Order: sequence, then C-alpha cells, then structure tokens
Amino acid sequence: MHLTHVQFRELAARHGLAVTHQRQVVYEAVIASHGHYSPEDVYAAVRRRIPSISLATVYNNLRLFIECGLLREVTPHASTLRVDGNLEPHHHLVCSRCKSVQDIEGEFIDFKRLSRHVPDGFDLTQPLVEVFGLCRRCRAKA
Amino acid sequence: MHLTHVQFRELAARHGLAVTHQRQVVYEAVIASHGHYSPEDVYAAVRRRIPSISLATVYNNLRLFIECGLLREVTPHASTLRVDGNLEPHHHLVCSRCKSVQDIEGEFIDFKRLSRHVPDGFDLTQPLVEVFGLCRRCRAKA
DNA sequence: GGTCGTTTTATAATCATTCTTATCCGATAA
DNA sequence: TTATCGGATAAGAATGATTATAAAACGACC
Repeated sequence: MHLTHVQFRELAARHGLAVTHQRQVVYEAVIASHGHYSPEDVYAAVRRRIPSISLATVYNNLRLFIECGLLREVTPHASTLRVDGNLEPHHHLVCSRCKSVQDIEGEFIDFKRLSRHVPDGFDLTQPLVEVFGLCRRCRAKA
Repeated sequence: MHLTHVQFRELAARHGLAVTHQRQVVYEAVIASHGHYSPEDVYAAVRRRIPSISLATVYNNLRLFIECGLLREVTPHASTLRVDGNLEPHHHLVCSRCKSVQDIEGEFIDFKRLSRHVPDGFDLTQPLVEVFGLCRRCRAKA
C-alpha cells in the first residue's frame, strides 16, 4: 500500500505530526505488512526504500505513531517480566498507558462464540484474558 | 506465607525440581507477595532472607517455576515491541509458549458482566482482549 | 533564500535478561 | 558416614532491545 504524499500529509496533519519522507515510508511499511511486526522487521522493510535510514528513526516514528493513535501496540505490558503466583482462574485488567495490571474475577467470556472463531489446532487450555483500557489515574491525566 | 521444608519438597518433587534453600525462598517470596512482581522485586524480597543470593538465581528459578506451571507469566508476549496497523476492532490469540499473535474476529465478551467487575474509574475505551493458549505448532511439540 | 524548530543520523549508553565458568551442594549408592 | 555425580549457585561478562545524546540536515514559514 502506497499513500500519496498528499494523503499522508493529511493523515499527519490530523494527528499533529510533521511530514517527512522517512515518516511516510515507515508508516507505509507497517500498514502494508499485515501482521504484528517488530521494529527490526519494519527497519528491514524500510531499508529497501531508504537504505540510509537509521534504526533509531524507526523506533522514534513507531513510538510517535503509537502515541497519537495511528498504530496500536501489540505488547502493551510492562516490558519486563512479571510473575503471578495466583493460579486460580482470574483475568487481568491492563492499563494501556501505564501498563499496570489488576486482577478481576468473574466469567464474562462467551466460550461458545469464542471457540467458533478460534482456528483449528489452537488449544485454549488456559483462557487467561487480558482486557485493555485506561486506569483511573491515567484517565485523570489525559 | 512460609512453607515447611517438607511441603516444599513435595511440591518440587511433584514438578520434577530439585530442592534447594534458594529455590524455596524464591518461591515463597512470589507467593507471599500478592500482585504482579518483577524479577527485581523478587530479588529484593529474597535478599532479606539470603543476602548472598544472585539475581541470576532468581531469574533461573522464576523461569523454572513458570516452565513447570508453578507460576504464571503475566507478560506472555514476545519480549520485543510489536506493532499493529489494524485499527479495526479485533482481538488477539496469543500462544503462551512461542508468543505468536494471531488476530481473531468476533464479539465474544459479555460486556454487561465484564463492566460489573471492572473497578470504578477504569475506562474500557479500547477493550482489546488477548486470549492465551497454545498454538497448533507448540501443542504438537508438547 | 534565510531562519528556526524539528527530524534524522550515528553512536554511546542503559536496562533487562541470559550466558559462562568455577565452585558448591543435595541426593544417591557404597 | 563418605564418595561421587549431576544439577544449582555466584559473580560477572555478554547480549539484545531500546533510549539518549549531540551534531548535521531538513521542512515550514516568512
């Protein structure tokens, strides 16, 4: 998928971002690649069009895009390992902003429907569910 | 919470782990701390009882406990940033073993029930749900 | 075209985590 | 109890992802 310069300019303006060539190419690389890509993957793709680009630029722009809502982060957790000794069935409420995790009790998944959508071979033995949103503190800030 | 040496020995035997003092103290530190703790947090707690313990030992044991199911990992994602350009409502199916992410469509959350359990102030504006399990490939391996 | 603030580049720095190696300890058999 | 062996630990180096820094380049507005 290629956006025209004009299209990207509009998109950027709507989100308060300056327009640069690198930025456009990074954005297009993510959109073109259906899937969940790492910064390195994006970097590799972008380098085919701008060989001189630096990895830091990719990181900078991905972060910017996430911040202004153009992209979604697939790893919204704290970036470091967390461990939970509670093996009872429970679910997690995760703040997309500050990455805090709270437990929630209760069964609120329609497993019948869910299993209809789960591809063959995927084993839902531990259907731990993580629900994302904004915690009270972060909502107050925003 | 303190386990007797005998209790821990049983627990370890059931999971095929050798019994060491360090191991017991690490395990107890996680269980005693209700919440979602990082290796550094656990290290700090354990050092109060075994000042000479090394951070690597904490990491080793946490990994072991997770592998044999004594603990649950709260950050089951790939450890590196992943980015998703698909802003349409969809959910994720995450493999707890290999951390791969697949999209799934469909509405299978009972929002009425869910919202009953969500604490005041938490804003479910983006109720992206991640459902964990074992993907086909990892299930075949196990 | 000139100026100013932003972006990019290149590289250094940081942080979490894992690896390496030597040493130590727990479990088993004599 | 002691000898032995394999796995566990300690200490620190190494790795890999990400972020910070500083200088050069660029875009936007005049």
